[in-house]
Amino acid sequence: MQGEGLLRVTGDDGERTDAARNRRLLLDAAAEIVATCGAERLTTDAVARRAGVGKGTVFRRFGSRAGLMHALADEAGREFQQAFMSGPPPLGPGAPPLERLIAFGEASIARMRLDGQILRATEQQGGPDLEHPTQRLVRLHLAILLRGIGASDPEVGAYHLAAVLNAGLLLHLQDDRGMSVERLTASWAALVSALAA
Amino acid sequence: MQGEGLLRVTGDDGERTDAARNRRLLLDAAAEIVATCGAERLTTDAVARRAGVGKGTVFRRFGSRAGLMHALADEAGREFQQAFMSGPPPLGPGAPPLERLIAFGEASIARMRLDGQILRATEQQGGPDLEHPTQRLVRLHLAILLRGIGASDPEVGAYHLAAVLNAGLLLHLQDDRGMSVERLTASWAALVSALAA
DNA sequence: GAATAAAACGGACCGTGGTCCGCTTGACCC
DNA sequence: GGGTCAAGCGGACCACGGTCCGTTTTATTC
Repeated sequence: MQGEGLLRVTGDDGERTDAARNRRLLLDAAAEIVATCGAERLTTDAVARRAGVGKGTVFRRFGSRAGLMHALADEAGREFQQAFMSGPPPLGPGAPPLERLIAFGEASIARMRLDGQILRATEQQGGPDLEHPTQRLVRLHLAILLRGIGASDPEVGAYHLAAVLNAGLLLHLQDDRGMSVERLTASWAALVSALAA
Repeated sequence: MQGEGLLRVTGDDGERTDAARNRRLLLDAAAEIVATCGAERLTTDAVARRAGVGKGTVFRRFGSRAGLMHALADEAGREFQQAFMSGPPPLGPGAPPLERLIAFGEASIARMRLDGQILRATEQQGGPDLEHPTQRLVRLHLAILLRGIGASDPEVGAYHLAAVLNAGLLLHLQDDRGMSVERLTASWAALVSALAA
């Protein structure tokens, strides 16, 4: 078909076509199950069955249940990611760092209503994978903004802020403790404003 | 022995003597296994076997593996709890709130070397139980100190600070990212100092 | 098209957390 | 002591995440 010669690589990302097809199948199946039964009730067997593939394939593609959840979360969060990386201010570039920080927290909190369930599922079981590419990207972003407001040690500060915005906490405060979005965003704003010395 | 009459309660906490004995047996067995193989490798079967009781008893007493870990962590942390509740300043009462906050973070970070493993184990699997009595006590303490330094919304602030001090994060930063205790305590101090407007 | 080897597949299998239920034990009353 | 009954016990059992390995598919070369 395309004759490369040395590498046995073929798909777009070096993924065989059947592999790519199954990945989509699995992702779609997983999304449906989450939509139907909730992220908690998603089992790897069910995903495999629904996608019409073997269970081994789930783990070959995603490594673990958490990996599958991560992939799902990344798909859901791509829009958000683009918004804070290159969208319009104040979330995207153009606004002063403190405003962007505040907007980032607001957006994160607002996002929970939509895909908080999936996000929380990625955090559970073995603790959040703090070095997952998406997490790193978020922290890099936060670190840059922290540096922009003159915070000391932006790297550790980014870990702190990311911890404050984790889905498990945010959902708990909203759903179990009945705290309003306004209150949470206000607290976030107070926090980051204080950091801008 | 003591003839009560109506209630069938007997032990100190309304626990039958065999139940109390088995709880100790299980706690000791668990502590030994953690010391030997690490908290990650602790299985409920192994604890039951080592304690010489049935597996069902583990779950009757502690509800879940996480519950057992919590009980273990609470035993290990009793000293720390007394230290910040009624020990000498600056950790205990007597010092100004900001200093107590800083000391609390320092002590929490230092504590990781000793029982971080157990603490992390309590956080994993199903996410940390934010409403566990111990967690609530910590947050209550933090909230009081936050109020003392004039922070806005001490209640939410306490959740924030507790999230920053969670064992999974602290151990990750120290062990996987090679950050020094000094750096982490400095970041913590910077954070709470900023909050004291 | 035939040959080939790497990649992917699938589902039996395993370990572990958690449940269930018939049996035992301990506390209390007489 | 003997009777009672709730509390406790134990281990077979189940569900689910994750592994393993023999089989199938895919891409590529000739």
